[in-house]
Amino acid sequence: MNHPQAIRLAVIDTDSGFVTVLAKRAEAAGWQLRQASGAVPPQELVAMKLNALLLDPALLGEEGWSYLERVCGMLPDLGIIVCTGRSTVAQRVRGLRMGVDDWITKPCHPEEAMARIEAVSRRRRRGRHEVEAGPLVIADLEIRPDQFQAFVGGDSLDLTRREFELLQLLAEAKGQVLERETIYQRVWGYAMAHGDRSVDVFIRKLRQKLEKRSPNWSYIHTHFGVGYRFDPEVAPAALAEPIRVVDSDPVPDSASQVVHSSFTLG
Amino acid sequence: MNHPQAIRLAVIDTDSGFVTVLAKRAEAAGWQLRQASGAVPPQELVAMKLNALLLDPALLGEEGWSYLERVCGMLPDLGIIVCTGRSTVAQRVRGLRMGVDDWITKPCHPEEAMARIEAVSRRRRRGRHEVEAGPLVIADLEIRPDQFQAFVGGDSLDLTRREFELLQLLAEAKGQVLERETIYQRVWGYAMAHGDRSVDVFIRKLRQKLEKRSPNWSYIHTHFGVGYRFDPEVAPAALAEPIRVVDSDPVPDSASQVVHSSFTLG
DNA sequence: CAACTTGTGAAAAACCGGTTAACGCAGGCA
DNA sequence: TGCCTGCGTTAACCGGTTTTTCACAAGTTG
Repeated sequence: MNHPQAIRLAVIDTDSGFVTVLAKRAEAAGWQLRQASGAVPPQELVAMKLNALLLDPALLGEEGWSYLERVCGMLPDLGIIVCTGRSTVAQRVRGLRMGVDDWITKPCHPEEAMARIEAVSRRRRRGRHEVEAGPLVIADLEIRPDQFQAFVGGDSLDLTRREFELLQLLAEAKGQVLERETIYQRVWGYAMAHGDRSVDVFIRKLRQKLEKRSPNWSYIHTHFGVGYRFDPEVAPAALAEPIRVVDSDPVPDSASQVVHSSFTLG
Repeated sequence: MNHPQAIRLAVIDTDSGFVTVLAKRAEAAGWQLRQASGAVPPQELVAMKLNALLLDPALLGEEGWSYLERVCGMLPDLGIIVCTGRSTVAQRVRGLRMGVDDWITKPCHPEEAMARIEAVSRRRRRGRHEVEAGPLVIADLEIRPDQFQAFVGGDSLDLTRREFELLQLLAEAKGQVLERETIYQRVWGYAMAHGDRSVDVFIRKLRQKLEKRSPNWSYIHTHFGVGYRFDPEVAPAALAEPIRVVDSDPVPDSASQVVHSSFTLG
């Protein structure tokens, strides 16, 4: 699927050839399409929750201009594209000034019509709230892009911006090993200079803050000579106790096994 | 002045005849016009605070497409109109999909070019606060879009237009951290130039006026390296009293501790 | 074991935000 | 017309935070 987002489009036209071809392409692109062959009351257009309206005012005769005016006035947020036959500059200017977003002349290539409808819809969407990705929850961790912050059980990790972006990048590529160059490129935005250790330093800071709020989990793994991989795993703890255990119970192998599982439980 | 609103337009073209005529009409309409005859770095375009850009990529040769791509990417909120000679459907579709808002073929009537530039700019403006919702009441604060003003207990905060729009934007995104760039883009309407501190200055003015009418509440929170978040919280006050507390209890260390916790509680 | 990688801690440099003040531009008023 | 005022922009400074850099320790590979 290569359509960025589905568009809800209404077409008011009686040129069946053009409409049929357009409908086919629109369907292929995953758009929602409504068709009509005469003036649709603005109220109904509102109810359709459209992104864009393509119409040929010619088929409305005298009513054409007044209908356009009404629609433009009542749906200031709807993308309106006029697609009609021969027209004068004055007519086009009048329409565009009135609120029409684009004016295409027939015959026109359906692909261009599609592209123009897209352009109008895109422009209309702008300035509206960007659809920030929703929170990402993995293991104990909650990554919230809307807060530029990560939490464990409601407690903030107090990540700086870079730390957050690094964590987000790693988490989104969960399970995948990312090379330093790639990481640097994506987080810092430009190529990494040879010998730069910034990534390493930030990984360390991240590990520190993750460990502080969420022991019992090991999130970031090092791949020697390559880079890092994000993949939450349990039982990072342990490792500090073996000494005591070995002290009291000299049996090396089985002992460490037992210790390991007991840690996992406690 | 009888034009709905002045448009800040840049024209990149070497067709002196066309440009001259357009310039004349633009001036008559009260538009701000900048001209160039070659690729202008996107950074400079940002600094121009444009509403729309009209250009003929033909004069950039091979660079044309990559330049268009760069501009579209860096100034997603700028209206971009391509005005060039013969072109194929494929080229137009490519341009429109890339982010161009309208594609006009030369020769074209300057009046139509004007109308299309207007249409694109208008569309850009739209979608911003379209849903002029009713009054918004949060904590002590009442934000009234119909008055372009905010009140606390009936008293006006005496906000200027920009201050009001900034406050409204923040309040509507309550709880969410907004980046400076986003804020600037939505309130000012164009891309923020690197190093611009306007947002900070206005945040300060807002805080001042909010504090004046509504102490005991802290509304705007700073997120270092990111931006600001609107989220009314109690207990910002205090800070004026320590003297009294110290007066009655000379013990420095413990006293400050007590004071601190009492502040925290409100 | 030698060469190279990565972890670590701390100092230096760069960056950021709060704050203030000056500037320029417009509209209002005399 | 010319002054005055309010508003938005820009620059500068300062204290604080973050990021980068560096040197060395620790770990890994062949």
